[in-house]
Amino acid sequence: MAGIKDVAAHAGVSVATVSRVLNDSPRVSRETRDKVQAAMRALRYRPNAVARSLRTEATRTLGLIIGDILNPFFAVLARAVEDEARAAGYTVVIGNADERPEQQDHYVRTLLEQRVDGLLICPTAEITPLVEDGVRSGAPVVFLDRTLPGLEVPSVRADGTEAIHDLVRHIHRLGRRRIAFISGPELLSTGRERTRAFHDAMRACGLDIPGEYVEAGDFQAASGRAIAARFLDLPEPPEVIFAGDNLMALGALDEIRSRGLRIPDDVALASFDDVAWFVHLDPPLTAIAQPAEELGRRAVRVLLDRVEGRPVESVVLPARLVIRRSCGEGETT
Amino acid sequence: MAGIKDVAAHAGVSVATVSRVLNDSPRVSRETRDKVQAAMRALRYRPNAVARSLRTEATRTLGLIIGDILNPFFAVLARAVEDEARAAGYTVVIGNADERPEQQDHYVRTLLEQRVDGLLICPTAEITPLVEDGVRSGAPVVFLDRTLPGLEVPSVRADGTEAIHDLVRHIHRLGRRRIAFISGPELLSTGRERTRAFHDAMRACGLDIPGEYVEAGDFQAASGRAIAARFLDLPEPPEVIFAGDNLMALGALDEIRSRGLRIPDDVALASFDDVAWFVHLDPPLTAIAQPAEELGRRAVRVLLDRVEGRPVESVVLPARLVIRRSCGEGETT
DNA sequence: AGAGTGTATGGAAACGATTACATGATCTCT
DNA sequence: AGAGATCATGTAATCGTTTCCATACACTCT
Repeated sequence: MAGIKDVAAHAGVSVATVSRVLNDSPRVSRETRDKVQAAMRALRYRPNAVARSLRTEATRTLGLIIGDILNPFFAVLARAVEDEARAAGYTVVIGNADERPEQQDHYVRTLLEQRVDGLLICPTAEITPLVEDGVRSGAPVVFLDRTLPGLEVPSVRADGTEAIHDLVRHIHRLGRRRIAFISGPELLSTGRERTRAFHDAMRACGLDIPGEYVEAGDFQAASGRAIAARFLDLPEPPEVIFAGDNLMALGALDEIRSRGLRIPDDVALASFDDVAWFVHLDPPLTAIAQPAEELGRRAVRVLLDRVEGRPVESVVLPARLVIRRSCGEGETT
Repeated sequence: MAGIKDVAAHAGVSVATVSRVLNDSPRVSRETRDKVQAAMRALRYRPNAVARSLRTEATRTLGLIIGDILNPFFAVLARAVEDEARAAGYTVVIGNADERPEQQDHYVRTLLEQRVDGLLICPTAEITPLVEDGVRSGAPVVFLDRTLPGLEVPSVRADGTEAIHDLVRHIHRLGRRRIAFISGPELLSTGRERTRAFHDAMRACGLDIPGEYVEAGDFQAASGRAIAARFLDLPEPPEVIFAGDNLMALGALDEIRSRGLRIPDDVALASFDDVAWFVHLDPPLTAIAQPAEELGRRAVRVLLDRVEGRPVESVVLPARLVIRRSCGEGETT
C-alpha cells in the first residue's frame, strides 16, 4: 500500500511537505497542495493511522467496556457513547465484559495496550488489580453507570433513589402493601444503591419488609425468574414484585405468566430500567427510566475533559418513574 | 510509560532479548526470561500495540460495520462476532452505520486507515465508491447479512425463502387469504429477497396480491406503523400483516393496538426476524428466525480464512419459521 | 545595498516495537 | 584437538508518520 514517501516522490516534494498537506498546515503553497493532493488520489493513498499514532502518542480512540450488549440498557448507552465520540472525532472500541471480571480485565488490558486515549468502564463486580493498577498509573478512566468505592475516578451515573421512592409511594397509594424486591448483586454499586433506596422508601411509607421479600439476583433473566418463583411460593406471597433491572423483570414476567397469574390483578410487576418495548407488553410495564443516552453522552464529555486536560467533575443524573399499567390503574400523576 | 528499552536497561539485557521474551521465543534462557519478566512487573510495562502493529503490519483487529446497534438482530450479530473474534485473539471495532451510506463510508474509511486486518460489512443500501475502491484494492472484506450485487466479495447470510413459504402456507392453512407485506428497501439485498419470496410463496398457494398489499418501509419502526395504518384503512383491509423486519413489526403492532384491534382475531401479525422478547408479547408473535449467532460466528471464520490466506467460501444458512399465536391457533406442526 | 522579516520547503531524528544478521560461548563428534 | 553445530544474546535497520531545525528565496524598509 502506498505510503507518504510514494506520494512525495510522485508529487516531486519532500515527505515533510506531504505531511503538512495531510494535516492541513497553512505553511504550504496553493499549487504544492494541489500537486500533492493529486498524487494522493492517483496512488489511492490512505494515511496509516498506526504510524501516526505511534508518532503523536494519540490514537483518537476511546474504549468502552460494558456489561452486556444484549442488555438494551447497555445497547442504548453504547450507541450514545459512539455518537458523541464520533462527533468529537474519536472512534470507540466496545468491549463486552459479559459481567465477568476476567473478561473485563481482558478488555482493559487489550485496550490499554492498544493505547486508547481514554477508557469508559461500567465496572463488573469488585475492583480487580488490573483496573486498580491502571487507574493508579494514571490511565484516563471514567466509570459509567456503576462506580467502584475506594478509587478516585470520576463517574457518570444515574441516581434512582428518588424514583424508587416515587414507585413505592405509587404502589402504596394503589393500596398494595406487600412488595418484594429482586435486587442486584451486592458487589455492584447500582445493586447496593437500589436495595438501600428500596428499604428507605418502604420505611418512609411505613411498610414492612419481611426478610424473604428481598433476594439478590445477578441482573440476568434466569435469576429473576427463579427468585420470582420463590416469592410466589411463599405462604404469604407478595402483591407486587419489583425487579432491579430489565432482564430480571423479564424473568419474573415469564414465571408469573407460566403460573397463569394475571398482572396486575393477581400480582403487580415493576422494573428498574425502562426499555423501548415495555410499552408493548400487556399490560405495559411500570418502570424506572434511566436517562441512558444522556449518560452516554455526558460520559464521553467527562472523559474528553480528562483526556484533554480540562477540569473534570462527576455527573449524577436522576432516574424517573414511568407509570404504566402493571401495578394497577386509576391514578393520575 | 515504560518502553521495551527501559525494561532492557532494568534487566541488563538488550531490547532484542526483551522482545523475544515478549513473543515467547524459545531462543532465550530460563534465567534471562525470569529476569526480564521481573523487570516488566517492576516497571508495570505494557507492550505498545501501536508500535508492534506498525512493525508487523498486523493489528489483530477486525472491523464490523452494522446497520444499527439498537436493532436486536444486529446486537446479537455483534455479540457473536465479538465472541468468535476474541476466541481467535482478535479485537473488534464496531461501527454503527445507522443505515446511512455516508456514515457507513465514514467507518470504512476510518477502519481502513486504522489498518484493521479484516472488515465485516452489513452493507447499507447501494454500493458506494469508497467500498468499491476498498474491495478492488484488495481489502479483506466479507459481507454479512446483506450482499451487494456486482462485487466479488464473499458473504455470509441467511436465506429466508423457505421460511417465508412455510409462513404463507401456515397462514393459508389457518384459513386466511388476504396477506399484506411491509417490505424492506429495494436497495437492500435482504429487502429484495424477502419481497420476491413473498410473491413466490403467495403464487404457490394460489393467493392473489393486490398492488396495495405490498409497500416498502425502511426497516425502522415508524415506517412500519405508517404502512400498517394505510393497510388498515383500505376498503378491504388485509387479514394478516407480515412485516419485513422486527422494528417494522413493532410499528405495525403499535398501530393495530392503537385502533383497539385484537390480534389475531381482527388482524394477524407476523414478522421477519425473531427477537427474544417476541415471546413475551400478548399474543406471542409468530416470526421467522434467522440464525444470528451462527451468522456472526461463521462470518468471522470466513473473514479469518481470507485474512490468513486460506480458501474462502460464502455461506448461506436457512432461516426458520417459529409459530406462536399471532396468526391464529389450532395448528400443530 | 544591506539588514531584517516572512514564507515555502527539505533533512533527519524521533516514536516503540520486531527481526535479520552477527558474535561469542559451549557442546559434540571424529 | 579442531571443525562444526547449537545456543543465547546483541547491534542496527526498519515500519510510516510528525515535527524541529535549517535553508533558500523573495520581500520590505531605511
